[in-house]
Amino acid sequence: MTTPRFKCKKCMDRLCMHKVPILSSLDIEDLKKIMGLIHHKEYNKGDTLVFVGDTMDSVVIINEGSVKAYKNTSDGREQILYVFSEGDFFGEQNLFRNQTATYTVEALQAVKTCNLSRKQFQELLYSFPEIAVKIIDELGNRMNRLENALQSIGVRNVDNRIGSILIEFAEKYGIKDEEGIIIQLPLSREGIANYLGVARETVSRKFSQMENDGLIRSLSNKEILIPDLDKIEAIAGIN
Amino acid sequence: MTTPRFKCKKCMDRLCMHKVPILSSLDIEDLKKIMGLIHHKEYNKGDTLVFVGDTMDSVVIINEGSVKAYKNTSDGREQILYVFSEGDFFGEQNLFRNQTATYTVEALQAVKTCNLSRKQFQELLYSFPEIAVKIIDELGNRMNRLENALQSIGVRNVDNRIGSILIEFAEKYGIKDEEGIIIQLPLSREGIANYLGVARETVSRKFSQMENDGLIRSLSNKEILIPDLDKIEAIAGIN
DNA sequence: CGGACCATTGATAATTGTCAAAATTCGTGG
DNA sequence: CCACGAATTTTGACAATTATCAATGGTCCG
Repeated sequence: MTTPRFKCKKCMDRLCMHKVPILSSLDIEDLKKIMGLIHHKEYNKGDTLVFVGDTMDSVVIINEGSVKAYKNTSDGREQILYVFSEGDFFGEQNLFRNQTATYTVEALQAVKTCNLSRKQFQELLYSFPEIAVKIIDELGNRMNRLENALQSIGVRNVDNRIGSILIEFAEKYGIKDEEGIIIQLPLSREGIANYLGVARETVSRKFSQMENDGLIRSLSNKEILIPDLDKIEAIAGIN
Repeated sequence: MTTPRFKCKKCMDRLCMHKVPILSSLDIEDLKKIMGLIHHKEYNKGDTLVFVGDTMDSVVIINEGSVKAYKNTSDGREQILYVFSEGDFFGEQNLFRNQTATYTVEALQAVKTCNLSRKQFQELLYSFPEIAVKIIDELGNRMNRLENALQSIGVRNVDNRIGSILIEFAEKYGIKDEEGIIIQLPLSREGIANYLGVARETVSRKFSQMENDGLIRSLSNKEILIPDLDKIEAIAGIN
């Protein structure tokens, strides 16, 4: 709960909304109207935002931090389906359709969210139809990613998959540097393993091997440097 | 090309539309209006309806037969993403969003389709907003299935997955019989393998083993009998 | 600095993939 | 309706990859 006291409530709201792609088509006036509707929440690393089976009555937009959305098997194995970060949203399925949460959502870091209740969300869609278009587009992206992930886990070898996840993270979290691209990994080794459908130790081994080959450089547990993304793309397989 | 000559064109259209869940909320009068818009096509087993990367300008609804939607890796491995059959549709992504086909679609049997052009589809959505709701619902189902499939391939063992696909097919294609449930498999062994992300031979071995254990009975290559679905569910894992 | 947590490495086992051959099934045409 | 050839499936033997178990090493944070 480290709310930065020096930021006024209004600034936070503005900030929040500007980060959200689905609201990005609206102008300042429209944003002001929505401002009041948004309800903020904060979570600590490890907190669970939503449990599988929960009845959800709001759409959650990530304002700060990132979360993992996953399913567990009865014997405790975890499959991560999505990593949501700033600007991403979830819970819309439970408003459009009459179903409870199909995955658990857990904070990977300190997280701040913007929440819109079912009613508010519906009013928003009604007032600003262009938002619906953005949502459909984002759901399409998500479906494409799931389809690619399914192919990845289904028929591609572990090296391919590791390469793919590095590219995915480089695009989403990478910062260009004179030495290459620095990635702040949102997931631990175990998290990466659970995202790729392999064992923790396998990820360690592959990373070690890639470091030996000069493909990556481990700066810390949660930070790696990619000197040459082309080489990673070669490993991922053009597809 | 075995069009049943004894059925008039009108009957075929009616038949088509009645099979399509997304149109099922419309009454006869409304259906009649749509009738004229639909364009029919026929394909033989093995024909490709859509290639990855194709520009699609219509939504395709399966009227008869079934198809597989899949992605290929550069080394020729195939991952089946969906099996679409009577009443299912595809291609909507390419109308809602500006993208080309993300998967190849191939006929598993003789197939008849009902096609709606982009413009016709948009008019339909405009005239009958309840169709949009059905589509959103179906896309939600599809997303749920993809999420489950990802979990399946990611963390569940092959026996679990075989069990799951048998249940899936039993629900979709199963016919109750005094001896149990008879399933007309839409996919060959190789198809099942490419759906589950395992090798052809592995599917054969697991089926043989299950037959030895009395869990299934192979009636022919494309037809199996499940005497007791509960036992299959036990293998699939309750989840 | 200490302790908890996370990551790495090694040794081994288990599962599944691969290759090859045999058996079965299917569809076609006689 | 049967027979033939093609296609598919099954089975076996073996190899490869990855999971598992166990121990060590490293990192982060109060």
